[in-house]
Amino acid sequence: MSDEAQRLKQARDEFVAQWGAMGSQWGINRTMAQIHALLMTAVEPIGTDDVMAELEISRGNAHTNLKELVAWGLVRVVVKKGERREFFEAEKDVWQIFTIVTRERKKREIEPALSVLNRCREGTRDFKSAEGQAFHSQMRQLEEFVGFASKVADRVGSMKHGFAVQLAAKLLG
Amino acid sequence: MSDEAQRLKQARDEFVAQWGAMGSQWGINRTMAQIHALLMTAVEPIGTDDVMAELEISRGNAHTNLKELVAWGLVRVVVKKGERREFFEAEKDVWQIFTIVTRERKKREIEPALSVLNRCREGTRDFKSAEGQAFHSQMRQLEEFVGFASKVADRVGSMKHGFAVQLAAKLLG
DNA sequence: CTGTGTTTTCAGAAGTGACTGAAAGGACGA
DNA sequence: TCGTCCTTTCAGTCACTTCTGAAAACACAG
Repeated sequence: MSDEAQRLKQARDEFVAQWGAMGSQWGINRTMAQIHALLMTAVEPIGTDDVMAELEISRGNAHTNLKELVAWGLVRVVVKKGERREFFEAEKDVWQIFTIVTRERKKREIEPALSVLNRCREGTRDFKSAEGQAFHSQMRQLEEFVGFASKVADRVGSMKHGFAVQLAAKLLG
Repeated sequence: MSDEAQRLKQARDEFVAQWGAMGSQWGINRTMAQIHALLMTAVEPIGTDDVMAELEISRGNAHTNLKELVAWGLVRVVVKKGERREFFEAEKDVWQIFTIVTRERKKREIEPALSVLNRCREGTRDFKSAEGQAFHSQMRQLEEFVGFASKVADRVGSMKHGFAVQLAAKLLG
């Protein structure tokens, strides 16, 4: 193996390892993040056994996390002609990845928060005591803000890449 | 205790419990989120023992998480005249909370990612093979994007509330 | 229908991070 | 100085999540 190929393997391994570590710091399963890193830097679709070998994990684990990535929409199943088994391929476009992650995080983080806040606000709507009103007001403010964040996430997540860049330029200019 | 006071306690308990659950879904320690919820809905500063009693947790646990909240900047230590022990008070302004959380999450999520990507990109800069160049290019794209996110976080986090609202109106309008 | 290659499931094992309880440390008044 | 009150630390325990390995289910060719 050439020197460059070795160094590439090394760099890729580091990326996979570090991206995995990062994943845990976000709320994401470490193995899932590693598989994602592996697929993002793969030139062509790879199979379950390759993932198992590369990361030294069990079949069950590889399977579960590959399917989870597919559920997120970050990875596609690819079937090859004349092959019985499934291959997997990651979305590589960074803006696409971002919109997918935004959508998923909104679903997992923002929406549950909103519903909690809404319930707490509604349940204290008619309170008369100073404490009760303070609580109600705090819930209202939080709900307004989170609702606003939700709208922003929708809007940004459905932008075309080009438009987002334009907007960003204005924001940062 | 009046009916309203009971219902307020109930609503508050629900908020604390649910906000805690939410916290875990974000990368945040559940207890820390619960304490934060408790303090956000407190009318006046409260002490370690109140937190322990309210959440039924140990002194050590209460202590650690209160200090962590102080380290984040979400909670302030308050000393009362003639009192030996410390009391705690949460920042209640929603925009302030948002900018603090943005800053912390940037530090914990975005910056480490940037440094990994930077290292992986630099290490493969001069690669000649198609695979090597593809890897390098993928790292470059990821790094550009994450770097961009970092700048946006800075910019938004340092905006005054009023300005942010204006910008948002434009974005959502 | 049977044999072979592949995916899916899941009970128990392993690993991780959070929590407790107790002891040590520090500050202050007497 | 001592006693009291409160804070801080940390080793060990506990709860939860993830992972493994093996079995079951499935799909298809012959």
